[in-house]
Amino acid sequence: MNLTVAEENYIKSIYKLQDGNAVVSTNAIAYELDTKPASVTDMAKKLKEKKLIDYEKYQGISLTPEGRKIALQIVRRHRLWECFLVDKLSFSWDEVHEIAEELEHVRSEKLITRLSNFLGNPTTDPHGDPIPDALGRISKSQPLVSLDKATARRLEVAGVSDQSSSLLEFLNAKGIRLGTQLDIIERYEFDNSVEVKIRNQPAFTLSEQVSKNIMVKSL
Amino acid sequence: MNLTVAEENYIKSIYKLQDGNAVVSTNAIAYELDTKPASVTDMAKKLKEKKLIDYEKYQGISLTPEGRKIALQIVRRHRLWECFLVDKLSFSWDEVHEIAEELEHVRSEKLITRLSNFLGNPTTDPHGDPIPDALGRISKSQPLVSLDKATARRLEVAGVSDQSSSLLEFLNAKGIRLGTQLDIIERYEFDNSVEVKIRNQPAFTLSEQVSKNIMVKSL
DNA sequence: TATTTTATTTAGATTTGTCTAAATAATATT
DNA sequence: AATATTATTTAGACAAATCTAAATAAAATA
Ligand SMILES: [Mn+2]
Ligand SMILES: [Mn+2]
Ligand SMILES: [Mn+2]
Ligand SMILES: [Mn+2]
Repeated sequence: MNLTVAEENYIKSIYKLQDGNAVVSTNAIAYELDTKPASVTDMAKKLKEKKLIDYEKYQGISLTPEGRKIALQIVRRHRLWECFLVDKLSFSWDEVHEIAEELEHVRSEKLITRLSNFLGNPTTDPHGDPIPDALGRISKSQPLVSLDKATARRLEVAGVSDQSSSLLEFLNAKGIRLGTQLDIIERYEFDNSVEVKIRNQPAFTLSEQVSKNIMVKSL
Repeated sequence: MNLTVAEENYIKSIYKLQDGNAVVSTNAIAYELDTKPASVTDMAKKLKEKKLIDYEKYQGISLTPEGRKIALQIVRRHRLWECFLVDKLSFSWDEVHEIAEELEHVRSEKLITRLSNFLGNPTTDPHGDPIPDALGRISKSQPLVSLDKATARRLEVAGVSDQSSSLLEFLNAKGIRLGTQLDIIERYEFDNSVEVKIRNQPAFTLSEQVSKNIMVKSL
């Protein structure tokens, strides 16, 4: 199966949007890929032809098992490169997504196997997302909760659900990164903001928009 | 100047073929890129439009200073990635060219600066070719001679002029790599073959075709 | 249910990169 | 110099990926 970069990007987007086994809409894909719905329809026909998606007019799109397999390979490459950039080239977590977006399309089984090895076969990327193994298996960790819904008092940051540079830069500035331990000081009902504290530092407040995108596990 | 992958590959080929300031022929580029002369003519018009090459119908092609600058950046990226693959991921020198051929198109100044740093700012790639620095400057080492023309008795392998996997695999099998020291035992006029010896190993014979592609310096 | 709004698809173009076949120019050979 | 050969360009076509504008289907609302 020899896919173009465009086809790979579509497959990856569909995988990302298709939470569980739901069907994905034309518009959602267009928005995700910053393209037009008409283009998505065109591509849908091609990917159906290649048996990577199930698609019937007006019925939405979902990956076939083969399509999912390919999606997992792309995600694996993307996340391994992100690890490389952060761990080996000292990039910060808000800088790596765009570059990995290109590196992920270099297809060489051997390259990825060796890269993974070189990195010590990591199982999560710099944003806390799991890295599929060579067979596409994802180790499911304990399910994470977003900070705005967490109940425990002491939490550890385990991921971010929005990976835009702007959020990551903001978290950088506040000293929040993967593994950071947070104590909940107070929750304000009025705007759903939350006051938190990092060990030995003054407390500060996070808006609902931010806390919604911080995934935590209790300690 | 935002170039497509295809445009970058043309620029790089022209740079490679344009030894010194000679003009490059349509056919030579087509052969190098495994495409058709008609396609080269088409692309020549586009690259001329972008002021990256000088081109007049039937008069051959040459890079403008701007084109050369870009070519050197691509060559830099290509060779740095080759170093990465060999030094960090333990690829052998005959496996890296194809992968680097793709990696070279990931454009990020910061990525390349950091990669170079991570590798210790190497100045030659795994095939002995010089790596341009960030400003496109190539450190010119002592000029190399091909093994079939060398005069000294003791030589050191400093490069290969043909980087096909088949040659490199052959050299691997014979125990010849960069830095290998060779003693010339005998040259046979009949077929221009040459008998050589690596320290502590039985002598063996190299055909003219092979010795032409091994670049050496005398010790 | 009829109507309005939203989502999706189709029709028709455009850009990029490629090709084959035919035409033309340049070069080499008699 | 005439002819043959080789190199290069042009003409016309095609596939991939995109777009806009218009048509149609589905969903939401009145
Ligand atoms: Mn990412
Ligand atoms: Mn991508
Ligand atoms: Mn190479
Ligand atoms: Mn390339």
